[in-house]
Amino acid sequence: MARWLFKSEPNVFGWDDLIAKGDAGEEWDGVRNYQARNNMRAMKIGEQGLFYHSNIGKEAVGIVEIIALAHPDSTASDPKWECVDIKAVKPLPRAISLDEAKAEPRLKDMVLVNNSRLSVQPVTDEEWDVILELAGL
DNA sequence: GCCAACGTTGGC
DNA sequence: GCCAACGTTGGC
Repeated sequence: MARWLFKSEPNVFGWDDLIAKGDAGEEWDGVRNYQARNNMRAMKIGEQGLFYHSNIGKEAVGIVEIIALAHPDSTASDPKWECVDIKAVKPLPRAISLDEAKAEPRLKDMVLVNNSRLSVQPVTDEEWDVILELAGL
């Protein structure tokens, strides 16, 4: 099962906002980048991802789950932009900062470390396991 | 707030 | 189809 990472600025839409949506979750709209969109197209229901706060905090704070396959982004005028719906699963017991990820040799190839601008990223099973281990899960 | 990195746009 | 210019993102 593939793993993912969703990036968001917490002052725009943060972990607490997703929690507030409950099991209904939220459409991950606003993505206008082909790589990010293609990643979302590849997602399957039930797959999980990390929720990362960019700019403020710069840390992975929680685990999310895909609850709807890619569909046209309701905020886009062009239907080529698609997005999935996600919901919060549980917070990480300990947030994993970008600095920590950079300092961890097993995470040196992580997309987050090497291409911080991509807003929806794949995470390998190995990286996923390392993050969860560091987070105390 | 600055600036480097990256992606997209548009003129040729 | 190339590439310069521009806009945006996100770390610092």
